[in-house]
Amino acid sequence: MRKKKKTNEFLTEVELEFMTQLWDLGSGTVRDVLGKLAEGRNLAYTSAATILRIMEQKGFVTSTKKGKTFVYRPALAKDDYQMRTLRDLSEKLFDGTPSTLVARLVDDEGMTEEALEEIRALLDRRLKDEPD
Amino acid sequence: MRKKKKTNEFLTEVELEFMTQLWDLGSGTVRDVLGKLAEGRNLAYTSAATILRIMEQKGFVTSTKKGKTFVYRPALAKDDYQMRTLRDLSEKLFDGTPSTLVARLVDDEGMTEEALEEIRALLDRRLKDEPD
DNA sequence: TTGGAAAAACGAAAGTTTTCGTATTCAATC
DNA sequence: GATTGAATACGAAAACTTTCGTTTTTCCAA
Repeated sequence: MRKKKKTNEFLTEVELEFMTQLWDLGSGTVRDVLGKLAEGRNLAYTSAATILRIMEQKGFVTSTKKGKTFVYRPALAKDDYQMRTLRDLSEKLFDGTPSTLVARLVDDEGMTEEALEEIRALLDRRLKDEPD
Repeated sequence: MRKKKKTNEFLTEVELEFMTQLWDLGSGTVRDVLGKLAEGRNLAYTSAATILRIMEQKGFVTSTKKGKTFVYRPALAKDDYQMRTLRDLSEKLFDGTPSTLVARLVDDEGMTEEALEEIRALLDRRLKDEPD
C-alpha cells in the first residue's frame, strides 16, 4: 500500500508568501501577486502560476475567470489562519500552554513598551467585557 | 552555479518532534528519544539515529560518546528557540506587530479564563518591574 | 578470544516543495 | 481566417525532508 499522501492544513513557506499578498490585495491575478513580491525576488511567471494553481488544488484559494485570466481569492480569512497557526504552535512548541507563549513574547528585549501596553489593553478589554 | 544550500535556522517538523523530547530529557540516546515518542509512532531505530545525526550536522544538538553509544544534548535552549520562532512568525504572519498575535490568542474561544488571567499577570509584572 | 547483540555509518528510496521550460489555448486584431 | 502576444496546462528537474535497509564497528559475556 502506498503511503497516504499527507494533507497538510498549513501553508508552505512560499504559499504563505503568496497568500500574504492575496490577503492584502483581496484578490488578484498571477501578475498582481508576482508584482507585489519583495524586491529581490526573481520568480518566473510560470512558477507563480504553478504555485497559485497548486494552492487552488489544496483549497487555499479559489479562482474565477475574467476574460482569459484567472483571478485568485483567498479561501480562508487571515484571522482564522493566524489562529489556527497559533493553536498548532502552542501545541507543538509551548506544551499547550499559551501563556508560556506570551511569556516568551514579553521576555523579548526587542519588544517596545508601547507594544506591551497594547497587549495588556487587549487583555483588560477581553477580561472585562466578556467575563465567562 | 549550483543553488546555495538553504541553511535553515529552524527545525523541520520531525526535528522539532525529536528536540522536544531532548529538551524534556535534558539529554538522551537514540533509544531514549525513540522510546519517548508518541504511542502510534512507529519509526525504525535507524531512522531515529539518522535524524539525530542530521540534527547534529545542522548544529541543533551536540553529542558525547558513552561507551559505544552517543548521548545527544540540545545545543540551544528551548526558551531561545521559542523566542526565535515567535519573532519569525510575527514577521511572516502578523505584519511584525506582536500585539496582533496576542489579539488572535485572546480571540480564541478555546482559551480559558485562567490562561487569560495568567497572561495578564505576566504583563503586569513585566510592565511594573521593568519600566524602560 | 571470539561470537553475538547493539549501535553507528552510509547510501539511497520515497515524499514534498519550489522552480521553470515547453506546449497549448485563447482573444483580439490585421 | 491567420497572426500574435499573453495566459494556462503540464511535466519534470532540483532541492529538501523523512524513512529505512545494509554494512561496519564496538563492547561484552561465554
